[in-house]
Amino acid sequence: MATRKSSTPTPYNIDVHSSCVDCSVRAERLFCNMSKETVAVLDAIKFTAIYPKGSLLFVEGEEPRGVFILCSGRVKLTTSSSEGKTLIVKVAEAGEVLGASSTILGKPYEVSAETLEPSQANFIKREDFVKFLNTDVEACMHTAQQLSQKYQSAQQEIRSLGLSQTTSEKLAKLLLQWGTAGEETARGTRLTVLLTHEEIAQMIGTTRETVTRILSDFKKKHLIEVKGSSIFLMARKALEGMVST
Amino acid sequence: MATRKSSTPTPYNIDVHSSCVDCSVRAERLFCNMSKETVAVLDAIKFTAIYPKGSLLFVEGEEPRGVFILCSGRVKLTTSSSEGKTLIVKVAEAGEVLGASSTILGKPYEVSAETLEPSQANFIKREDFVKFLNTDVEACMHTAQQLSQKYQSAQQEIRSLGLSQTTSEKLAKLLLQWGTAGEETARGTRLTVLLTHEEIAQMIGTTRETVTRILSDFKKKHLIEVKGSSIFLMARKALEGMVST
DNA sequence: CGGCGCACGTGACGTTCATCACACAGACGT
DNA sequence: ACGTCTGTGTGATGAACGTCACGTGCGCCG
Repeated sequence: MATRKSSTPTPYNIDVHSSCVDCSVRAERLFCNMSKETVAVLDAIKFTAIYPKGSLLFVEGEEPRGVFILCSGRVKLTTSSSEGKTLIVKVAEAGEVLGASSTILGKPYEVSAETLEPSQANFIKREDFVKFLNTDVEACMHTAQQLSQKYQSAQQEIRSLGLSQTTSEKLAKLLLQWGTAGEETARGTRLTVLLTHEEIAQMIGTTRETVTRILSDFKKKHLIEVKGSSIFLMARKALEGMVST
Repeated sequence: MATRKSSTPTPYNIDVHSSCVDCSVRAERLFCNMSKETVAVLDAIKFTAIYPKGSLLFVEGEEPRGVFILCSGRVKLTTSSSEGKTLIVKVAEAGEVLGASSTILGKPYEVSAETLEPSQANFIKREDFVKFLNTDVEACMHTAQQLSQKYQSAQQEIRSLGLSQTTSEKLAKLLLQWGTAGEETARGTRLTVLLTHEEIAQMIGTTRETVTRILSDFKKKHLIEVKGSSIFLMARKALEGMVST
């Protein structure tokens, strides 16, 4: 997935960036794209680590230990009810900072973070992070930008959950959202889904069965086609017609 | 409501703070509670104004003009679907900064902001605000805190919308939430509701009729009692039992 | 005072989904 | 080859809730 050619082979076959200053993808990353001096400070206080799939970076309700800067891989952010129902709030991509709001406010993590694939992340202790922000405007500004993005995507999620009429609509919306990152082919936009129906259900607040049924329905209507773990969006227009906005 | 004794009477009968440095409630406000020097800069770039009830500070989709610091009053933040369905995302209280995420990112406002009562707000132009943050760590840090709070409350909203099983549960949750700000009386916690059933429905993503019905149901079960625009929570325990967490 | 507008109350009806139950397919280890 | 586990497909059933329809009380204003 997000794997790159690596000069230092690892158990998980992903490229390890041990130094932030020398990081080859730093410029592409909204948060990490800072001046050399600032990044050097970051380098000094961070602890880098590789996590296998299924690792829990932090858990909802836990006192904030610090932030994680996701270097590579993908992490799902979830929240659960006491009845055991789980909602996937967001899937974080490389470059995002996780746990910042809790760390800044000193309040418990409000979501759990679990790696969906082998991932590298830089951990910064709460104390160090707060000090870092307080002494470096650039870092603080970039954090504010990160938080703004997180807030906006949360807002999106609220819209989706609160304003959608039907479950089909939410699913269509999700497929289209994924579609923006997919590749175009002759039979339509192709996207690789590495989530189970169960997890998709948790993303749109419904049940596994309903997801299966709606996907079957979409197939029947020739809106999509499923080949293994790939989904082809064959009639993007029709799908777009299902979503209110 | 949030009215105070005023030395300078205004059309809306609220206390006007024209200077931030001399503001009597500054220390209570998370954002405004900054050093005198920083606040002085703020004073220099802000435009203060009083808005009557129903004023639109900004509208969803609009290019970000800047931020509003709410000095007094309450503002509802809403988002709407193209079908005209509206969702009240949050009711902002005095002290909150509105429109910060959009202003920082330069992306359109993602919600609309409308005053629920006569309110005072300080407006800061985008350009000035961004420059302010970039030159003053303290301001930047306080903004990061504001954003963190906004993010956490958005997260709460997501939980409520996505994990609640029934509509009764959401309504009970809302009442309890309001209850924390209500006053204790012999017949239970009293809270004054200035929202219509329609607006309550928009807060929990349901219809006006359903809100009416559920409230009737609660009354029938002696969980609450309604007197004019006051609601008494008579059986808080029972209500708490309805919410999953 | 009478009419209008707005918020609230309530009944009937149909759709959508969650729930339960079970069947089937592929992956994987022994 | 066999059991086991996890993911997927599908049917039956009922409860919750949106929708439509209409009625009632109350404040406001000509």
